[in-house]
Formats: sequence, C-alpha cells, structure tokens
Amino acid sequence: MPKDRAPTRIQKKNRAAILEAALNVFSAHGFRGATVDQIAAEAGLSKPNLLYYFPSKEAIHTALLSGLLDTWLAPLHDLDENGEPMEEILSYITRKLQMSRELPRESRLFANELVQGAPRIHDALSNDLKALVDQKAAVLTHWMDQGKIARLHPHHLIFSIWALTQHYADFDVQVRAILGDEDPFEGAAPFIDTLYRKLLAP
Amino acid sequence: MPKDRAPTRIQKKNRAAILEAALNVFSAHGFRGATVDQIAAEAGLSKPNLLYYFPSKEAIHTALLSGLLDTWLAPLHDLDENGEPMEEILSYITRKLQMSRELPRESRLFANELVQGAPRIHDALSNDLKALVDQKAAVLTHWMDQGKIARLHPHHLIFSIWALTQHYADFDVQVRAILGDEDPFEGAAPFIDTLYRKLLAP
DNA sequence: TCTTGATTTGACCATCTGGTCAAACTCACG
DNA sequence: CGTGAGTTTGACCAGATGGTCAAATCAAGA
Repeated sequence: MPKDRAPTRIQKKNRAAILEAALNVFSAHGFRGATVDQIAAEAGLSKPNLLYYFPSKEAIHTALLSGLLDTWLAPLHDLDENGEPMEEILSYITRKLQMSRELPRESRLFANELVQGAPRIHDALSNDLKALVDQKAAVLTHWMDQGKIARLHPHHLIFSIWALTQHYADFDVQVRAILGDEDPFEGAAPFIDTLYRKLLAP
Repeated sequence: MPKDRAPTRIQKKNRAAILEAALNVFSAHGFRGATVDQIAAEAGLSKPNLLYYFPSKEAIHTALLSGLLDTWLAPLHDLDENGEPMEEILSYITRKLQMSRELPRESRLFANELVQGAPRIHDALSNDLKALVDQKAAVLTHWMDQGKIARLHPHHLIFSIWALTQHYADFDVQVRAILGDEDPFEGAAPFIDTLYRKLLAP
C-alpha cells in the first residue's frame, strides 16, 4: 500500500480502472456474485495487484457506492424550491430518465444492493437519503399548498419517479425482450412526461 | 433419487420445504449469493438429503422460477377484454400492488434475476411473457380506439404498472428507510389509484 | 415380521474464492 | 546512473462451496 502522499500517475490510472471494472462486474452480478479475479481481469491487473490498491473486495464495493451516491442523487438535489414547480419536476424526471439510459450500470449497482436488503448502505439510506427526500418532500408539499401542483403524497410521488425511470435501466432485459427492436426510451420519455403532466395538473 | 412413481408423502413434504426455503434464500441473496447449505438448513435437511430431492442448486432455482411464473403473471392474464376498461385496469393494478405486499419474496426473486440480466429465464421473457404482453397490449389499444381510456403507448403503460407496484416489494428497504414507521402500502394504494385514474381518463 | 425400496447422513472431494507474502521489477529523480 | 519508493507477480493458504457416495436407517406392504 502506497503512503498517503498525493497519488501517483499510476495510482490514479489503476484506481480508476479498478472502479470502472468493478462497476461492470458488481452491477452485472451483485456483490456476492462478483469475484475479485473477474474485476482484476476486467481492469487488466493481476489479483494481488488489484489488492495492492484496495484492501478487500468490500472496500472496492464501498468506494464505488459512496463515490456514485452523489452522482446518483444530484438530480434530486438540484430540484429548486424557487423554480417553477411543474418545470422543476418535469426536468427532474427527464434527468432521471436520461440517467437510466446513460448510466444503467450505476442504476443496476444500486438496484442489486437494494433488492438484497442494502446490507452495505443501510445507514446512508436512513440518514443522508431520508434527509434529502424529506427536505424535497417538504418543497413538494409547499407547492401543493400553493396550489401549483395537485395534492398528492409527496414521498410516494418521489418513489413513483424513481420506479418509473429506473425500471428501464434495472429491468432492461425484460423491457427489451418485450419491445423487440423498438428503443425503450423513445416511447418511455413521452409516456412518462404525459403521465406526470396529467397527474400533477392542479 | 426416487423412481418416477407418484410422489410419496415424504417427498411432497420435503420438496415443498425445499422450495419454500429456496424462495427465502434466493430472493434475499440472488442465485450466486445463495448457498445450498443455507437452503438445506432453512429447509431442515442435510445438504446431501436436499440433493437427493433436487439434482443441483440450479435445478432448485429453475423449479422455483417456473413454478412461480404462472402465479406471477396470473393478474395480467386475467385482464378481461370484455370487461369495463377502467375497472379492469384498476383491478389489475390493485392485484399487483397486493402481490407486492403479500408476496414480496416472489417479487424480489424475479427482480434479482432480471437485474442480473435474466440469464436463466431469458427464453421465458422473449417467448411466453412477450406473447402475453403483446396480446394484452392489443386489448388496451382496442380500448383506446374505442375512446374508453386515454391513448397511450400500451407497452409502456404496462411497464409503468409493473414499475410502480413492484417497486414497493423490490426496494422495500429503501421505501421503509424513508417512510419510517408509516406503512408503505397505506399511502401507495391511493396514490397509484389516483395516478391511473388521471392518466387513463379519456 | 420380513423385505425391499425410500430416505438420510457422515465422510469426502475438487474447485473456487478472498486474501497474503516475499521476491522481483519499474520508475522518477537527485 | 544509482537508489529508494512505488509497483507487480508467482506461489501459496484457509475456508467456503457444489456435489458425490457407500453405508446406515426408516417405512410400508406382503
């Protein structure tokens, strides 16, 4: 393990390669289904070499998740209470759907973790995530009080956005098996947009 | 392995116990994350004894999935083209949400399989499931043509129902971490009902 | 009760897996 | 170019895991 100085060129390159490989492998097989050998091979390193950069399989997983959590929650973070309600929400939805298209591995990484009971990120859920969602739920409620959007359970409104957008990344195989050649997102974008325009109309 | 005669009392009991245990373990850890020892222990059998009833771990998984697929798709199957459109759809949604509440293990079993690319049920998706969905999509389209419900992309309408209802089973930990003590389904049922009433109103 | 097939198990095996370690190699810089 | 820190690896290990097998035990019908 290198000293705690500034990371060298090689360290930066290899750490990045490992995290990239780990994202591929963990998102495709889950934590237990992934093997260190597989990640090492995909990163172009030997297993001992990989373990020179991260002390354990768990450490890679943790680094990956915590590094991506911010990215993953950024769109919700950006929901601006001073913006135009309808526009803010629809733009949040658009960004989330875009992330499902462009970052499906990240979506499946979290999906894998959550569906198995989130053993490694339970704390982040009950603390950071809950706080963020509660705060944004308050913003939504405020907009409802003002009559800017229809009155709905704010938490379930947020859940519905997550469910509808992430479905296309998480269950990609199923969606594609059913749609055949049709591009899922081509139809999903207008469908979801229509759905929320109707749902939120005051 | 017993002969292919009618199963004995003991065979029935043990096969059922194994499938029940396997449902617990596979739904909580995914295929690779589950171990035969764990399933055997949960079924109250020794590992060799379990392998006397099923030839391999994979065989248990396959038996479980194919045995549950019908149950899982029954509500969609029951969508009646001769029924009242709005009522049919809302009752389908209600049944799906109820299944999320009452059969969360089954939901997570399929979620685990799907999120990891459905390596073991890919065929069922592209054949049976696709056929069923296409057929029901045609029914929905017919109702739209008649002006009984709003015109929407029928496949995405079905996806949205799956996403919104199964979200509560598959991502249960997350939902509960955010809602705290509040019962998720208490709020989910009216939210989803309202959503589809607004969405489908012609 | 006896017999035969069904059931159960302890012991065992090959392979996989996460992780270690000392030795070898490479790189940057004085 | 020499040197010390940084990097890489072959060999190895302990425990987990899926699966096998012969022998022992059990159950039910003749």
